[in-house]
Amino acid sequence: MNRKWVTMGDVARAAGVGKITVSRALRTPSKVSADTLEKVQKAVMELGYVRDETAGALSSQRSRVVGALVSTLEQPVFASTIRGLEEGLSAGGLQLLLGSTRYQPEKEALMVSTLLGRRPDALVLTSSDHTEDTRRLLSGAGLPVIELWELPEVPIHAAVGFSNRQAGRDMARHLISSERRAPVFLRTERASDTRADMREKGYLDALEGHAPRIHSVPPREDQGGPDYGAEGLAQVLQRWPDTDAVICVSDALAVGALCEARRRGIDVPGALAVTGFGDIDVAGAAALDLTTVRIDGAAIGREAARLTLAACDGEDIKGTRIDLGYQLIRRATG
Amino acid sequence: MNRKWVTMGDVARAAGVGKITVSRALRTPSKVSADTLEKVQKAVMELGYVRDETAGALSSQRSRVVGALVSTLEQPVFASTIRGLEEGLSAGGLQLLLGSTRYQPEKEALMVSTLLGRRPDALVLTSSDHTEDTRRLLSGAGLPVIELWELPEVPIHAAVGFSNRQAGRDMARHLISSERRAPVFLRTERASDTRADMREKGYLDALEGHAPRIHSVPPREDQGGPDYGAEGLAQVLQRWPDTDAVICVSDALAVGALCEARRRGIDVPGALAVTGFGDIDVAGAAALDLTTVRIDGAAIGREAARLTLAACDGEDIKGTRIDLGYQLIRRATG
DNA sequence: TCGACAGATGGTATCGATACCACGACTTGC
DNA sequence: GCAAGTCGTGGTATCGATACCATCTGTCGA
Repeated sequence: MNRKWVTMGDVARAAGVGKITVSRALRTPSKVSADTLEKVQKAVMELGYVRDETAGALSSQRSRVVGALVSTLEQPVFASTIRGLEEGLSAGGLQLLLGSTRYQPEKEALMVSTLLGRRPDALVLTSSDHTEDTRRLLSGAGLPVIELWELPEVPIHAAVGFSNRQAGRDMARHLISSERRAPVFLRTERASDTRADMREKGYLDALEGHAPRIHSVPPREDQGGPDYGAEGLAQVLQRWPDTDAVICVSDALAVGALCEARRRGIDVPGALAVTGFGDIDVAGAAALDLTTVRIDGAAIGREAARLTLAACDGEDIKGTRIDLGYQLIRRATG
Repeated sequence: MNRKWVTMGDVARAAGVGKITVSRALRTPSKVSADTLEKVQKAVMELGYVRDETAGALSSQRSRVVGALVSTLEQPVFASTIRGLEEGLSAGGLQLLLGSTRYQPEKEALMVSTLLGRRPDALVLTSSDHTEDTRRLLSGAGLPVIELWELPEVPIHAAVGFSNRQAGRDMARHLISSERRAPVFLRTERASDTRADMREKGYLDALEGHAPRIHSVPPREDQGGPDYGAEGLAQVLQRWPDTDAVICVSDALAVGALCEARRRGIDVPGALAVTGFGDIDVAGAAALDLTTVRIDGAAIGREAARLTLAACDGEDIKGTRIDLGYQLIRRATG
């Protein structure tokens, strides 16, 4: 196996110029005469040369890489955010280094340190419950950190998201104002899902005299798929048989709960309302037609990319908090 | 903003040893005395040092990075594959650099070249319709390339997957043998989705006298979500009103088609069978209960990781083809 | 005619880690 | 008591690109 890479020196020799000229021809073509540019491009094509970005990163002290950590890649919640982010970054010449923390703070700490090893120009996180280690690493590294999908009071650096608490409150209020008397908040049990915590708080805010009913499904592996929703609904109905509304912390859970309700022949929304969170693509599908909170994930990603590029251009983004809001989508299930 | 990274030299000074000793302490602790090791670890902790992997990659000519390109991150098809891959690789000390090609060969060519710029130790691809440029780049780079989710006759290097054609044939046969007389193959129209092409071929193989009915939904952006399934079913029923089975090329499509069928009050599976492909998590949910082909994505990812690690250890994996099979899951929709 | 200046190009040091070789302090065996 | 070997450690060159400064050519105005 040919494990030798073509280097810039090889290209320079083939084109009959100095390597620095090759570097310029590739990175800032305007600073090179049309004649040389052509020679270099020809040599690059012939040799199949691909610039070694790691070497470039070392000497320029700019890696042109942005590290991104999402809480989950299994569930499609963040799919559109990643897409928006990736599009925005690559338009600005930055590359995305993606990782998943699976809602585990220890895994986050590990991944942050792994990412920092690649000396990224910035970091984007959708996980916000950081361990002490993580915080120390992040502040020590002194690079822009952008938190997504929430708006902490005091972001590490900058944040792009919306108020999970308000969204949770709005959803609960909506159900209560449509005469639901015993709404339950259904979530998976995760120590460090701060978004779920905030939505739960919002639910509590809205209760006004109704009894708080919160049920957590213990996750088996660390997923959060529809299976848990089905299981969760079963447990909820056993615990509180008079439940007439289930506010699920995510669409995935809601899909599962909805399916389970139908399987049991429960009239949705007549006897039971089911709502989700996120508006993932299956949520709107006709057989489900789920009432949910829509989050414009792609917009969050795009905004994050914009901020990142600004920060890489030297702009100070410390303290920026961008609220992109949410939208309650009322469909057939409540 | 503090943009200065702590270097190995700083750690060495703090610990009162040479930098090379620090390098050894971190990478091969067994070659360092317990005493020095402790001093180094203390210094590392105090300074919050994170080794610069890019510099290490440059000097050791091994980046410990594996590039992975999947056809889509929007749809959860490859979610479990990525998880399996990531787990296997990180256990072996390798890091995953992830990208999405969105089923576009030109985008693949671009991403391959971007990835190669990071000098990965290997490449993993779920996209198999490569442009001439891509092939040249790949063979020129001379690194292990592993193709997933299919088994080309002649893989570039190695492949881990199953026979899409056989799976398509099995599904069509299953429907035909349960008295379906007019099965339609429903897919999205993409120039370069070779897996869909193979499943379609399998469908054709199975027909035996039945008229071939293949319908492609033109994608609007480049997604492949349930919306297309709903739209597709509507088009199919208009084109061939006597359709009694729809074999969808993916679960996402099938979910959409199924929902649309129910919305129209069509009896599933009585009047119309609907089947999917992949067995994503929502497929099994009770309200859907989709008949589909189960692919063990996580196993594919794990196998790929194993092969990658072997290749990085110098083993020759050229020509390896690992068939992990599939499983027809008969549920309520056909 | 000459100096000033802009544009194009090259030389050399440098980024941070590792490979390779060399060295000193021990232990071991005869 | 000494040669041979092992262990831990450090010095120096190196990986491939870029930053910085120097150089060289040619044009223009005085």
